[in-house]
Amino acid sequence: MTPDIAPIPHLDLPHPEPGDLKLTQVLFAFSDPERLAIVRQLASGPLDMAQCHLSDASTPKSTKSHLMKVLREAGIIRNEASGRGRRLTLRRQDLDARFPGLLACVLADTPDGAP
Amino acid sequence: MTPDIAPIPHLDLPHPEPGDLKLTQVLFAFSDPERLAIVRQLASGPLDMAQCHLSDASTPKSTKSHLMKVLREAGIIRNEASGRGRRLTLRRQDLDARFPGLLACVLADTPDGAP
DNA sequence: AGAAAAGTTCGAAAAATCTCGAACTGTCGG
DNA sequence: CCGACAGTTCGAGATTTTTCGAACTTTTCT
Repeated sequence: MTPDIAPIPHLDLPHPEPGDLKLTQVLFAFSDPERLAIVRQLASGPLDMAQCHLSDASTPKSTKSHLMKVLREAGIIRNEASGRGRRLTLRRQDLDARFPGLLACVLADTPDGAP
Repeated sequence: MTPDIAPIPHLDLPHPEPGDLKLTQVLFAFSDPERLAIVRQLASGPLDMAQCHLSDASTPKSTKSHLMKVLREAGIIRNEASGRGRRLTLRRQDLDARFPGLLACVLADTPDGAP
């Protein structure tokens, strides 16, 4: 017999509404070097997850997925299905609208201790 | 007999140099609502620690001290002995010099979800 | 001097995060 | 259809933060 409940595809993950972003949550998400590096990569434009590299290439997928989850739940990135993979997009407008200047000055800082 | 080692006064705590502030560490320190509230109070000017209130007035001193420690070690506030207490100062210039605009947009956000 | 006020530090317990493997769901190529 | 890809989710263990009391130091008041 046909199952009475849908398989619940686990694609299209939840994203917070633009107005619901919380400053402390966003700051926390930015406060990790690995996540900040991801944000910097996305600053140049959307990227397929597979093209988005971590500092350590041998990091398990589940860990990478978790980093993305923190960024997504904070409202910093959008994560949507795209073909067999996922497309990551920086939510620049939503961030700028809610916290003007924040993204700019976070991106402005030099990744390491450069001159 | 006189002790041969000095008592090592535990006043004048260590503060990072202006140039040594780390973005991720600063963001992390800002990412807690209680610490952010402290920063907002200090935005109006230096305050004696005793006049700097937490959301819950019954919080133990040691907890309050720890919150200040995180802010101090990130380079966000200065904590110096003053009389029998401690004077807290927002390191506005050092922050602005190292991360232009960051403090401004963090302070600009409304504490709660205000209109 | 003695006691109270104001904080810091230390250590331990509690809570939140992170990491990673295993299992699972979809998509694409043969 | 079947197997390789690409990622998410779950749970357990490891690591990091937070919380709080107790002990201690310095300053001020009487």
